[in-house]
Amino acid sequence: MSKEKIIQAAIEVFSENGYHRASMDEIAARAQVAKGTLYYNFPGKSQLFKTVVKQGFEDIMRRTEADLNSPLPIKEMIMRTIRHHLDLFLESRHFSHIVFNEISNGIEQDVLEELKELKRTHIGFLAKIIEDGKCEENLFRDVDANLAAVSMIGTLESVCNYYLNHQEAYTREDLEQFVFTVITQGLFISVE
Amino acid sequence: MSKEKIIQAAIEVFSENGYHRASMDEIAARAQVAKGTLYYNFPGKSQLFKTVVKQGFEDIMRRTEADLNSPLPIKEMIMRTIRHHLDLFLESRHFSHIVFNEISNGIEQDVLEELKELKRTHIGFLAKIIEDGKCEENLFRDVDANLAAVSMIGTLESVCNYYLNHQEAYTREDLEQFVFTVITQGLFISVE
DNA sequence: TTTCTTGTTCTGACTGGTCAGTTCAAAAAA
DNA sequence: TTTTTTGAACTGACCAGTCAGAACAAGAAA
Repeated sequence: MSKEKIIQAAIEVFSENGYHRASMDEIAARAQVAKGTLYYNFPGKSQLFKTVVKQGFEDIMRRTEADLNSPLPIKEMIMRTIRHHLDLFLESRHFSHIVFNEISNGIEQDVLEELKELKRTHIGFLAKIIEDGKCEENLFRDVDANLAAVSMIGTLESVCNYYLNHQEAYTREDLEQFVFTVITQGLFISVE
Repeated sequence: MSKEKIIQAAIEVFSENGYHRASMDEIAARAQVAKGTLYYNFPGKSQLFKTVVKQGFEDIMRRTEADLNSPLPIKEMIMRTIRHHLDLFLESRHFSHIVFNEISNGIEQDVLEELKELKRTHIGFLAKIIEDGKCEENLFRDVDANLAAVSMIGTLESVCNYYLNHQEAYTREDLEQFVFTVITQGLFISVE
């Protein structure tokens, strides 16, 4: 079966080029498969893209969830969530950029809708972690959990991207610590 | 002179389609100008794109700077900076997405380098505001100012994007307040 | 065993279309 | 006169998607 080979190649090619610049010819070549096989296995480019993005979201959620099973203090849960997302972002910067940001333009309307749904699911996944923290330990500020989740993703994405262009200036541990601090405590030492 | 008309049209078309899907024919049509005129005024697509992005960065920095001239408490400076960036992001979501995110793939190497330089300048601009706050009022946590600037941009971008898909759920004031809180104080009420 | 049949998977040349960039003669400012 | 603009035609590259048929495995028939 070539399906798996195609998906792996598609991950590579979409990651390197983004959706529009990725060509089906290149994906076929990379998968060592004829172009027709792509269309035998997937209805078209946008469907293939959807499959790839879906796997990305599922992967990050599965990884994170597996590590939060046992009951943990909320601080530790947040730290682990950050760590898993950093892993994904640093492992495959381009891929995660695709997964988290290229869900916008020029993709068929129906596939676009499914992609947005996947994104909402992931935001909900993070929001739930935050929400649980709020209830169980009363440690969190009473902010909107969805917005909090979204700002967390934004921070992670943005900081990782910067880090990958300035690796000489920081260590991975610096990064982890910074993100944790800025997400949980913010910039100010005190505000009153 | 058609240059200004072309740039305005290019902003529109790039914003609506992203770099790759934007066509020079469409930009010419939108600017009510012959295609030849595009190539008379700009060497090519990527140079035109660079001009557009450059204006975007300059615009947001000029606007923000103009409003921070008088000496202000750092809280107020941060709030105003957030407000100006929200303005830009909400006014023209797609344009700012282009400016802040589409600086990655498939653009000629030399132009890409200039674009990255513009991005660094903008990060430096924000980092300086944060750095000043740290020195003058000793109110800020001692985090890396560049990373802090980057995480601020990430949060803003990500939150704005979410807001634009869920406008019914929040007001503009909610948003402003949320971003300010999460950037300055983080999620936790206390961490010791 | 050997030959025929069937369904699945795969192939790659081909089609129709898009687009950046070029060219140029002629017209319109300046 | 010089500079700028026009507009249309053209080139060459690229690309999504198609399709007639190849390849092959496995079962049925001879």
